[in-house]
Amino acid sequence: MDDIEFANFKKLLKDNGYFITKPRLRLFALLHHHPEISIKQLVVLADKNDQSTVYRNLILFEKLGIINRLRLGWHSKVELSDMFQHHHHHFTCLKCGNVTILPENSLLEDQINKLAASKNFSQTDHQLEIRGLCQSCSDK
Amino acid sequence: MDDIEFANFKKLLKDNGYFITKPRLRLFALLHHHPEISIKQLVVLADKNDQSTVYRNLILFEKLGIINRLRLGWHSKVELSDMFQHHHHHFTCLKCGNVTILPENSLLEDQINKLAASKNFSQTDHQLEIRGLCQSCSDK
DNA sequence: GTGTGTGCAAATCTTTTGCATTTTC
DNA sequence: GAAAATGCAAAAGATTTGCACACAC
Repeated sequence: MDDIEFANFKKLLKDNGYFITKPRLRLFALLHHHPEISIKQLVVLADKNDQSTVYRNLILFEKLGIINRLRLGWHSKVELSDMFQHHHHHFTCLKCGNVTILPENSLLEDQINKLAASKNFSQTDHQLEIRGLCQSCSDK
Repeated sequence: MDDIEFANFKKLLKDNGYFITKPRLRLFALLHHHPEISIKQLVVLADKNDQSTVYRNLILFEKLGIINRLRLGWHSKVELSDMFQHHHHHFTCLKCGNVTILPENSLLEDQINKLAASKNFSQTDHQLEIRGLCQSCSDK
């Protein structure tokens, strides 16, 4: 486990006046181990956490900018935000359901920024999902 | 109401062996009138349609490529697909909650296509949501 | 010690399913 | 007339809430 990120996480809670608790640490650890994960899976895996605690802390984490909620394929998922991992986008294969993290592309980011700026929107974040068939599924 | 689109819609159902029914026409009309709409709202507005009929037809419409499911802000929504409106992306204001349709940007589309191609993915569609503050909310 | 956070149980909200009846072709 | 679609009611799943107790500060 990455100690620096853990320290950042704890600091973030503390600085905002929230307690550092076991359920919060467990939840963060799960998010850290899974590039993207459904809430259901989080509830199952965090079986020492009550489900309402999971939900309440996901709301808190989102408010603090620790996580993003995503809609990938059919279901919604969560992942750690850019604060804790490199900014990236996702590709979802409609056949096998696998989610792939796409390489960074600064030209793409530039265009997204321009698009927001052209309407005088101040952007806080964005999400892109590309869907289709992955190479091995389209070969079949 | 746009008769050509209605005709296309009917043809699509017919060509795929599905019946043209009142609930399906009502649902399509609602989608046509609302640029993006939540399922809950669809259920409320289509009050002559049973909710299970709404859900079943949304599944069908998605299968036929008539609609896309989106995640905008907090809740998931649906909108007519590119088959029935210009391809576009969305901006969600985190303060007032308004969703704005962004102008088309071919350089952006090019980069998205390149990104998918670079991993040998065959793309069927993509969704981009930019979030932040709209002009009037950030002026306050 | 104080106030926040958790766990539990129950309530609520959303989505899905089974089946008899109606509608479309 | 046959097959598909609908409406209803009930089931299943997901999320939220209230409250007493436990834990972090």
